[in-house]
Amino acid sequence: MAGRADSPRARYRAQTRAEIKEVAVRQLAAGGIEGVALLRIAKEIGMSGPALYRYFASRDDLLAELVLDAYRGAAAAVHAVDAGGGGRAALHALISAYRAWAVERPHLYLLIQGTPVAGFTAPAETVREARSVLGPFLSVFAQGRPLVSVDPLLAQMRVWLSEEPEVASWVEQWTGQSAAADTALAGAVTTWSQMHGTVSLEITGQFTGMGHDPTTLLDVQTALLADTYQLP
Amino acid sequence: MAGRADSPRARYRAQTRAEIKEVAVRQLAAGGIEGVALLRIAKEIGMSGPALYRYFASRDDLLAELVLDAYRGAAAAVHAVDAGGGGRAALHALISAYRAWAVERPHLYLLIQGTPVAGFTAPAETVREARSVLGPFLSVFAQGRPLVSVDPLLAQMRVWLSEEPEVASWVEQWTGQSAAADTALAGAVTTWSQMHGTVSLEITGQFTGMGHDPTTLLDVQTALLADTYQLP
DNA sequence: TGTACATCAGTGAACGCGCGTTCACTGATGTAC
DNA sequence: TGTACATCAGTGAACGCGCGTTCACTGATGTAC
Repeated sequence: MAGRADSPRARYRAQTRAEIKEVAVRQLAAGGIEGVALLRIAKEIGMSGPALYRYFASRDDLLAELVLDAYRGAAAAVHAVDAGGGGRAALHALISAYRAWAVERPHLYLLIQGTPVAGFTAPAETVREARSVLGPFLSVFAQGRPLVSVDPLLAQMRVWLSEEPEVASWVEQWTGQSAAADTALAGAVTTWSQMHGTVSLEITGQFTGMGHDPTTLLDVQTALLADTYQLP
Repeated sequence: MAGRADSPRARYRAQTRAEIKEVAVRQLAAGGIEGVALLRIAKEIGMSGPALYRYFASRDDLLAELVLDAYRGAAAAVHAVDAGGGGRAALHALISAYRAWAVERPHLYLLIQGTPVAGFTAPAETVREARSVLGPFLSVFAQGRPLVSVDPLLAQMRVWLSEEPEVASWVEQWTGQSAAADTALAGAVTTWSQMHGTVSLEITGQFTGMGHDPTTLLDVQTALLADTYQLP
């Protein structure tokens, strides 16, 4: 590779890589994953096909990077929320930010949360990024006092926490030591599942012609989640 | 086509069609939608490629029929539930049946509820089939008395019902005239969204390594839904 | 500052692949009188 | 019951397409002395 990390050549290289990914994302938006084709990317950029192999080892390599970028984007969107106040308002803000990120780039959302691509295994790093999205939700639910109906879920969370110290320490980072890790985890997972349900149905167009604003459904669910965990 | 609807030729024809679809579904399970290839189907059946065009006008035609079959299957699974008693037990039975159908054939679930295929528009009939899945849920929630938090959603459902008489009459079929159509609709849509969230995360493997049984999450959500709508 | 070499970006030709679909055809199965 | 014709199922060859990837190469840009 280039000698210096900041040499003109390295800069140009980074720029070209970015341009390739940009075009790839555009193709993803237009034709789904199968619509991402190296030869067409090259043509659009004004290069010959094989030139791309200077920047990505293979098509799968390029896709893997798009996946990682998407996870990072989603995490950044959620982390950018000012949830300092905590409680119901914070939960609402976090959920809204998540939905907004997804609705504005549905192709990226479907890339990471939609139908898995056959024969394509995500790199290990994505697992950590995927988890990262849920972090801020842990803080919010750490303040919760869940209704008894949630008990079975809490029990499972405790098992999980005891079996996976890595998860436990991740939760602790977001909740602080004294807080109830099981409650935080249960709330975050439940929220994730509900957000995903509503957002993905909206994005795949299954609510069209159903005459209801998906935001209303999400807001009602948010309120009920806050009630269930008795958030301040 | 064949002269008599029940002639030997017609019977053989139906059988071959079924075999083609069977193989297509197997390919769908193995390699996703892009893994369904007419030439490979033909080879597996022992026919030449062009022979398939006696049975399906095109690949898209075949896919459209798989989609329709999948919707019908999901609807049948839900309709097969004995929900006569109504109430919480019925809700739980319906949700469990939905999940069971999906988990047993994830490729079919993703075919109808996953990432939409680019350039492929589902036939109009599928909309009716998709709606049909929710029917039994309408009956259950018609008995509900939702908490005030649900009010915004109820308001939207009333708008929808007033604007789309076809929807209104469909709801009426499942709830009877006197029942609260808005409550029934709100409950069914919310349930759908939550089921889809949990089931699709489970099916796409996003719960693996999270050490919690997806059934527990779904059961807890079911209980909370029942509470929210104060089901008997 | 100038020269010799190494590294890099990019090209053009070519590879093999599997795909959906069309076409003219052959032979078997049904139907009408 | 037998004959003449229509309908159907299926074949083999061929079409054009776009794809990912490899290879030997040229020329430009950097680096070392």
